[in-house]
Amino acid sequence: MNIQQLLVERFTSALNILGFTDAPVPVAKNTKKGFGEYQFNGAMGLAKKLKQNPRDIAQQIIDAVDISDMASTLEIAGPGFINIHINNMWLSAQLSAVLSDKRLGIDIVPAKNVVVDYSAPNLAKEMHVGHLRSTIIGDAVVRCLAFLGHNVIRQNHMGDWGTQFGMLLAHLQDKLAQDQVAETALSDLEDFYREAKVRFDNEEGFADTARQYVVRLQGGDKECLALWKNFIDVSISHSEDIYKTLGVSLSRQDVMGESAYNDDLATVVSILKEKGIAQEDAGAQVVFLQELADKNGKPAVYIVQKSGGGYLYATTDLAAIRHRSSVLQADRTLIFTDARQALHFKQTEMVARKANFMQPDEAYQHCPFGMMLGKDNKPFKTRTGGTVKLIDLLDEAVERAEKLVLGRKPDIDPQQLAQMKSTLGIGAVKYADLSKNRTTDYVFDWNAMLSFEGNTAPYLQYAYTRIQSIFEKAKFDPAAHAQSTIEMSIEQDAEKALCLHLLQCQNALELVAIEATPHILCTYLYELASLYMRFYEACPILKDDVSRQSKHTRLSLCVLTASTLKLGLDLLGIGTMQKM
RNA sequence: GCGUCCGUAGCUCAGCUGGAUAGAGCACCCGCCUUCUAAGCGGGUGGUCGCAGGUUCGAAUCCUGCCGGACGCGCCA
Repeated sequence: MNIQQLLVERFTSALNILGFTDAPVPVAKNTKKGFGEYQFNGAMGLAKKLKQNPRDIAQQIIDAVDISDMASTLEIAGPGFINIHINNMWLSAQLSAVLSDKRLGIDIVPAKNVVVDYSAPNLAKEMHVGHLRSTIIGDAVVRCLAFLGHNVIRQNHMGDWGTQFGMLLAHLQDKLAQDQVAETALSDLEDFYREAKVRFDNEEGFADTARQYVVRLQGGDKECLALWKNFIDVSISHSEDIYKTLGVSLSRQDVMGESAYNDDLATVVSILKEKGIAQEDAGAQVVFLQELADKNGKPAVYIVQKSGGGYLYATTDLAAIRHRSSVLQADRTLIFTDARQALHFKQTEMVARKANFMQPDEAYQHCPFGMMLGKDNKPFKTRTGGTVKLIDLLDEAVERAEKLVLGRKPDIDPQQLAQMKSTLGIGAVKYADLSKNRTTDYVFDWNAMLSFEGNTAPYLQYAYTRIQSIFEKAKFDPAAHAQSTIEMSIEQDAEKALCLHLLQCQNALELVAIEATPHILCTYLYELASLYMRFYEACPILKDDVSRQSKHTRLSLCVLTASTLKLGLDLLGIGTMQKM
């Protein structure tokens, strides 16, 4: 159910009747009060082309369009805008139809295989704030795509391979030799990494041992692989704890780390050489990209194999493309990494297409995001300038939420508090991030996200609980309500605005799916909650003097608002509660 | 030097395929709780959309050039 799409169809037919077959059909939401809910803006362009009066053209279109069921009035305004006033009866009918639909009137789209590469922590270390955006933005997009009916394949491209593991394995081996259990030794990965690094830099002979481990690991030495597996398992568990706290849908079966592509790297390079795409330069295997040449014609350089024979992330990403295209049958791949890697992915796609590593019509979409900044507009760090561990950030969010709740409700039931503080705290952190356009850097501000005012998770959660409270007071049964034969009747402005917005959810979700931008869903939900608050103030529901029909309509609006808020927050990976 | 992204109210941000008088929130000022949760609602103050050109009926949006910022650019990911 996409109102805008319906209007486009109606106006397309009208234009066809008039013989304007190739004309664009610009239908837009109206922003100005009094001009109706939508507008058709195609008359001016047509008039220009045909050298006629735009208002005359607009009148012809109005005469031709078959829209009397949807629109109560069409009017020409200004230079030739056609303002569309949506019919209250039509809205009432749509509300009835959607009320009993589990999908809230949101259609399933033709399914595609969409590979989504997100989160991708480095397993040598603990997850830090730099992983937050990729993890939650990717997860929100994944959920939206899946809800729309796509076959989503999550791929957690974890950093589980590389020279640093030599050092870590050598250190782990020593710890195990001292009778330590891996889980204990690795309980704080950050400390473990630091210890290993200190030994690597200072301890006689340790660096050599570390290098031997790298060679053994890459050579497939069984003992060494077992040790590596041990390390990886523990580290993945750390990530899983974070995912659980964050409410992120990634699981172990989505892990497809860099190591998984190890066996294909040599093949990738040899194919590139065979096809004449890669060549040797200064001992390394490189691809010269003339398309990205500078002014002097000097091509961009893309290295696929180091002069020492080692492989790089470029090689791994190419192998990943091969796997996703052939094994996973991807129609589309989305990759969520920070914006600094934009050039890398642009080049990777170019090389992959030259080598036919993916189907020509396969989409490869790097979805970049900006950095998290502190209130001082500098990269978000601890007071001492260190990297902020993600777990510490989340713990702080929950603590701050707890303080806020206790400040307002000192006598709250402990069990309710336990649930509320994490739903509020984690929700606030996630929403603050998701609600901003992902492409730019954003300022992380505890007070803004937890202020419970404005475009924040708590505001949406509060709107939801307000509705629940009405249901509780009315001893409301949604199933019985959906069966009711009472006619729906949208009358008040606040009812109309809310109803219309409720029917625009699909539109928002489709945009999120195309652009991979969850902030569009956030904006939609914030406006929904706002419209509900206004409706709530203007339209009493359970009061004595409310007519049967009005009460029924308003309760229906409450039901659909609650379901839509719940659905939207679910898709963002944010929880709701019955009371707050 | 070249490239990518960005520049909208004091602050944080929206603004979709070009459309009417550029929108929210915070902050500040003024109202609204005997009535469904005031964690709310209404109203007000506040903008040469970085600057200058161009495209056209019409530009925050598209093009070009400057200015300012962030980030990239051959063996890290």
